[in-house]
Amino acid sequence: MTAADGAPAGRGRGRRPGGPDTRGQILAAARHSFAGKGFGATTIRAVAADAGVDPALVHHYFGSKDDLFLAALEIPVDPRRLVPQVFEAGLDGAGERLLRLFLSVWEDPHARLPLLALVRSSLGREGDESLLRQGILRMILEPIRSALPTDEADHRMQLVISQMSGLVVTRYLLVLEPLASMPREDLVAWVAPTLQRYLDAPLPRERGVASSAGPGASG
Amino acid sequence: MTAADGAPAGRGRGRRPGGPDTRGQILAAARHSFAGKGFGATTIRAVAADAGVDPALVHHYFGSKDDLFLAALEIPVDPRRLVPQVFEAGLDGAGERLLRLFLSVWEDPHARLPLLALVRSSLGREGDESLLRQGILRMILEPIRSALPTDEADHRMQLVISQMSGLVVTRYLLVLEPLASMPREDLVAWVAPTLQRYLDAPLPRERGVASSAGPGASG
DNA sequence: GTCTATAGACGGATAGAC
DNA sequence: GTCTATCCGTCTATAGAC
Repeated sequence: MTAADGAPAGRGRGRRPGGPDTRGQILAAARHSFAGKGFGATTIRAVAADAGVDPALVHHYFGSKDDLFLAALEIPVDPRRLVPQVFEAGLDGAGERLLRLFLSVWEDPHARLPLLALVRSSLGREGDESLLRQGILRMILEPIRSALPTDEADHRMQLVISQMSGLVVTRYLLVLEPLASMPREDLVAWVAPTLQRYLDAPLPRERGVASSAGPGASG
Repeated sequence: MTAADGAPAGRGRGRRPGGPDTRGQILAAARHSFAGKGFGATTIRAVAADAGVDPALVHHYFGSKDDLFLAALEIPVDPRRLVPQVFEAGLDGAGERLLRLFLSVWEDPHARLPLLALVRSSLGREGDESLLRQGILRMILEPIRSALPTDEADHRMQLVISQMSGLVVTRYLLVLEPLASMPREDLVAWVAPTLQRYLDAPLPRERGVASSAGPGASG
């Protein structure tokens, strides 16, 4: 939203005589570093070097390192608007629609870098100050939960999140092959049923009373 | 297995007199910090303060910060021995057995802290130097893969990993409630069928050729 | 607008006294 | 074996020259 693009992508080498999109260059470099190394391991100096400018310029444009981080987090999608649409048509097929939304967002480079920056940085630290907790997670969790009918909404929602966050880790963060390169349709075919089951499958058993395995698991 | 155990667990113990378990104190504090804050955010000084000793002592016992980290990673289980056992009895019910093994390891405090340290620190950095990649992941991935019959072993294995790593993130790293407190049996009832499906369900479709959704997903 | 110079803080690591 | 004192490096951030 700020100045994510407008620059011809990539990091142009050489010196820009007048005053081109220096701010955009810095922001792009910052996103790249935050996404790849997290907040702590990212240095203003490295960002500046990567953008081909002086470290002081970074402060000049963005203020503190925290401000730069926040600027780099501008995400071009709003989960609070998109997620409810998934459930508008009912619970039937919602697993697949949710997964498709999830994939379309993460496959978009403009969205992936800020998201990676957020995830990578948040996973590095513990506790309640986590941005991931208060930010995106709430923006995604709440819409899903409010769309679920049963009193088991919390469990179902978080099971869905567990599978999706697992995809984030393996496919986008660790880039495990061949899963990272698996075509979208294949992934949908494999994983959508899982999400759908978490969303609307009957409870395996009254929770808290079973002392042996639930019936859902064979053997 | 340097000196991971031998000490009577908890960090409150130890004789004070001549040569108490100072080394153990330091190691426990280090594990705690690495598990909670990752490698970068952990400082020798903080570890020393937490253990109630001088920073120089840390270096005296463990050398560099890297050495301390490696010492803190001693994990009291060996996946290369345990995972194959899961598949010895055949693929039937392997999903549940694998999940139970996974849970029993992560619910053990002696194992959870080093594992968290490893995961948290590895997720903070990108690229091939990741310890998670070369270490535990390989130790777990390989045994699973070698136990699978089909030529789709890679995909199946990584889908399994995606769900399990999602549990790591939501249950043990972010500690999302109520999932983090969900009884083990409930979790097995919910998630084991997912793993089992990834392990032995027929292929949703020949991969790479489908241009619309696979049959596994409704809608 | 862009860069030089530097202040100020923090953390890893070492030498050596007790 | 344990602690004091200190060196050295890196980083954020600012002030000010061109």
